[in-house]
Amino acid sequence: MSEHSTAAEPSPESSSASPPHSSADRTRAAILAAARDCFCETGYDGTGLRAIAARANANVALIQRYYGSKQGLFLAAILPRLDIGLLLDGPMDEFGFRVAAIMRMKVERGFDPMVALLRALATPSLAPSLATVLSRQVIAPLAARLEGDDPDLRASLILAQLAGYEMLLRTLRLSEITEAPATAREAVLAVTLQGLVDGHLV
Amino acid sequence: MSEHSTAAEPSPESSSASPPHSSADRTRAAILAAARDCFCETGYDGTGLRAIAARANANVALIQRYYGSKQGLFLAAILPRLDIGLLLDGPMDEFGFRVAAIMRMKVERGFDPMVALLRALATPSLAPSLATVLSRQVIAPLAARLEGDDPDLRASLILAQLAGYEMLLRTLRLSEITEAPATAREAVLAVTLQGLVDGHLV
DNA sequence: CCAAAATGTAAATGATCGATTACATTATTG
DNA sequence: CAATAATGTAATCGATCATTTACATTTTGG
Repeated sequence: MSEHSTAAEPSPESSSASPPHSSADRTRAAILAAARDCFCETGYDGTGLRAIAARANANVALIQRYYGSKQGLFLAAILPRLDIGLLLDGPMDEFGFRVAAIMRMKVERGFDPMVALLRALATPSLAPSLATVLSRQVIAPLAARLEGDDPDLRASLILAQLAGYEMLLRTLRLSEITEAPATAREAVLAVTLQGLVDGHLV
Repeated sequence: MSEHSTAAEPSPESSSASPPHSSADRTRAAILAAARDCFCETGYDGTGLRAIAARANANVALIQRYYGSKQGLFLAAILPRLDIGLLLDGPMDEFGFRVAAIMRMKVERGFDPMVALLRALATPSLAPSLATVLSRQVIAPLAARLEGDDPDLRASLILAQLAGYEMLLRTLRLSEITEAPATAREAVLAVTLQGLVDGHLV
């Protein structure tokens, strides 16, 4: 088992489908899963390494050893599982409804890396790393599918709408959103996003 | 000077136009102004009472005495100066452009309570108080000006768009937004907001 | 089987934060 | 001018946090 030297290493992260073998791989996976859930539920600043370690039945020092820092853990837990393709897979004139439906499923089926990422956008200490990641992994591929003027700008505002929506829905729990019928909620969100996709400016 | 007893009191907050008289009134105003600026620049969690006290040339204990707690200071610094009327003053078919223009002016002329509020939406500990305030002071009056279905929902999404926009612009400093020409930035934002105002659903 | 590496654990470190306490200074007033 | 309240200051408390250190346990390989 010469997977890594004495110091922490990025590690090949045993390829997707194979179950974790060594004990270390198992705790690494447990930490990663616990981190994803915690960051989703309580945000980046609101989540302590102790809480993650407790949920993963691991020790705080192991997190440091395996992922170097809290920020390293966040990036490792979120980035590789960001599936932007799910949003773009299909005709773009149905983008709004597709995304609104996906957001609903995320809520029903437990938390998701995308939700964790949207919540983390408000954390200044993560801003530098998140900005480049968002540009490359979210905004660029989305903008590439947009026709018309200012595709980058419109893609950014789509992200802004989703981030603000998550914030008001999950952090603030604004009654005007939480108590609205799910169909209306999805419809309004879908139409707004679709407007940015279609981009009928001026 | 029997304005307040030994304990902290809400205090009549010397009516709007009159300059502060006593030394206490002056430091109270300095603390309030420093708090508003700090909360705008670094958000609620990112701002320490020590930083506010330093900018106001005051002492940390005075903040506690005058405003009871950090949360009390935030609410006292932001809520009384929230001027939602500025957004609603005028025909609603120009709402989008009006708000986009206002957001630009806020940036040019220094920070504003509305910006501080939008940034604070991401802070869980403030959620309960902010949710009721937003419902009553922002969403309700805005929804009252909206015709068509689901006015509360559409007003909430307008707020979500603004909050996400501020987050991506100021916290994340997303290059796709910061480096876009101001005219394009305002146009896209304005059209999106206007779409929610007009509410051409389905 | 036994050294040596890998993995896991507990405790402490240093920093920051909101809040409090005890005390000093200034202003007010009888 | 005292006496008293209002205002300001410094030091501290208690809690939390990420991170590190030193040590114990388990697993691996020769």
